[in-house]
Amino acid sequence: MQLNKSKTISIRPISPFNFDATFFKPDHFTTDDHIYEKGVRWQTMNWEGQMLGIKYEDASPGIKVTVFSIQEPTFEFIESLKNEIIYRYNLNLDLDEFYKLAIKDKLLDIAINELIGMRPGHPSSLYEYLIIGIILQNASVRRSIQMFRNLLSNYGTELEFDGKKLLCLWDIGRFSKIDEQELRDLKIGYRAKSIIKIDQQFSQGLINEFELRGKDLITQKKTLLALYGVGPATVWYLLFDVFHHWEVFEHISPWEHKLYSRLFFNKELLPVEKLMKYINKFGKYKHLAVHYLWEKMWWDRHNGTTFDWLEKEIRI
DNA sequence: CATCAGGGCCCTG
DNA sequence: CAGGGCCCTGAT
Repeated sequence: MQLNKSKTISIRPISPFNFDATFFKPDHFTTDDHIYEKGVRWQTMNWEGQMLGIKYEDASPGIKVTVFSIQEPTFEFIESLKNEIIYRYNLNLDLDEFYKLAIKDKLLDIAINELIGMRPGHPSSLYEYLIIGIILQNASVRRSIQMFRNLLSNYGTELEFDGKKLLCLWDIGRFSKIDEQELRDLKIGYRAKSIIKIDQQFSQGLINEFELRGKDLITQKKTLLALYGVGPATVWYLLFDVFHHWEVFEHISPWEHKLYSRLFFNKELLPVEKLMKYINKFGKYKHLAVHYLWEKMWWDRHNGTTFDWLEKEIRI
């Protein structure tokens, strides 16, 4: 599908702002729906039922956003899209208070110096993130990539914009008439059931992302856990990446356990309580603090530093 | 070749 | 609340 219309908007995030560390997270594994180069990200987006191509460009101190579409977008459409982009990438997040707290910790201070102005955030809607969360479960990174690719190439739509061809996520309800076996044939395994059920719950309107954003943490958590296929590990990701709770840090999965031990104390495996004690120092910003340490590790790897203990764990 | 665990979760007893 | 089963894949 050719996206011939384009409109440019500009966004000025709160300073300091780091374009690359905000628009590219080296540990995010999704493929075929975006391309990143230094200072530029091309990303597809299914917004209000329209399939869009978005090009983000570093235009320091701001961001140039070009929206590619089939139909000429209305003013209201562009406004809501702009607000959504600001929300998803946390462009209005004021990091000052966090930085003041973090400077007391040597490790975190180093990470912040390297990534200053980086926002947490994620390009996906709640619906899309749930699909991602489910294919992460009980699988290595390589296998998760394969599952995502298979889904996107079978059910996504190819969009051509700005000389790039990328796949865009399907509409909610896509799996209403698809039986489980068809998904299983894409090597999704038992996760097929969860994907179909969640798709169904969304299309029946049983869950609404925008309503849920306005609820309190407890309600959000309860609502998410009630979705079929969502448990403590997935909800932990969702509350941070999609609902932007910087303070929630209750769950450490086995592989993260190993990596945090290395990352915080350069030890092979420490008791979870010891790791939690370190993390708890950062109070209402504890997950954000971990995000900075975590992303620093991935950026260092991206830039050529080799951590053998990391390579052993990721197996891409 | 077989066996096993992996960036969990649901269901059963 | 513990533990079995689940899909597939690469490691051993």
